[in-house]
Amino acid sequence: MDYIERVREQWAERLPGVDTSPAEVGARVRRVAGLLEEAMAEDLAARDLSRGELDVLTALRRAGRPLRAGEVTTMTGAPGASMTKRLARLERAGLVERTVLERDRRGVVVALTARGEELADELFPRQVEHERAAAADLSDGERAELARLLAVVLRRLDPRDY
Amino acid sequence: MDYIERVREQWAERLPGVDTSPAEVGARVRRVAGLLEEAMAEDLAARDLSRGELDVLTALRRAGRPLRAGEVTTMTGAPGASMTKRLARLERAGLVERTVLERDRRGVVVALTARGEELADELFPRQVEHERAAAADLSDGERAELARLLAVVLRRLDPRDY
DNA sequence: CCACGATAGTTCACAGGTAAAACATCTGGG
DNA sequence: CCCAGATGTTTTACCTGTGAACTATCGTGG
Repeated sequence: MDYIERVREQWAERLPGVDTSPAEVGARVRRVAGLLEEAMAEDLAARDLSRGELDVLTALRRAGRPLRAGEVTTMTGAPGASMTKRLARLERAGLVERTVLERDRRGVVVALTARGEELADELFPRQVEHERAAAADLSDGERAELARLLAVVLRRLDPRDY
Repeated sequence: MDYIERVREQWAERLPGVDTSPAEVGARVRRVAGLLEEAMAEDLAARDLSRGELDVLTALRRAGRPLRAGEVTTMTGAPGASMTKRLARLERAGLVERTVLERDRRGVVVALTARGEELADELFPRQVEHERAAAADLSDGERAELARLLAVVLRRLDPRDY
């Protein structure tokens, strides 16, 4: 009897006509994600980084080359206005560098500094470790099945795949 | 080949030493939750409500009685400062009423207004519907298995159950 | 009966996110 | 060659969320 089941019981009393069974999956997914993000963010706080900022560093790191600002925006899915703020902060922190393109001076190229790359390489594995720990009580087969089922749900929610 | 697999491939090139398989579950859970929350929030925006504010309304609704401000804070898990803001906004919108307790004038009782209750009864089923739609491509058995596996992960992340 | 610690909520000051407008620069058709 | 529309990023203005400090009130041991 966990939190979600208790909430469902309360609803059953108040609105018996509503089938709340979808929450068994939906509410749990949201809660698991929330706790995971919280743990990951706490870890980053020690390095004075937010999740959004790490997303920028890791996008650059796994691309393996400097990216146009717009490419980073696309890869992270964040709105452009957010990107400007994150890049400004990361630049101040000495983790990325922004250079205006010569051939098209609207364009901005974002590159990791040596410190930025180091930090990404240090923090990314720690983030994965949080995800590993979360699934620690599952067998290998269960983990694979969970991943498969989530992929089905994901495809439904975001048909363009992405 | 979905988004998560593509990201894992990129990492395999850059940091071959890191086992990114935990992301098959971790990153998908976070992405599914993000898309779900987004869809739910979009729905609420039409009624000029945020998810946090609906959390307050639904907590009151399923309790079935007025609650102390602190009880709402506990039930929703939000920090106290957030609660004050949400209650202030909901009060302005005529959806809840705050009354100072007579016997302990530090205390505040929060009650749904008629409009607040109506709105909760209208919006909560719509929120569940989003969760139902997300799992629409799963068989009943798969849904149950997904719920079970998530419950295991949840217990690991939040041993106090909550 | 009254300080003093505990408790309930609110206020403050500031982070981070975002839509929309603004700005700067480019490009292609006339 | 020039300018109207397209493009890439930043600025603006605002909103929500939050830790920490603060305020008001209560309860209790001396």
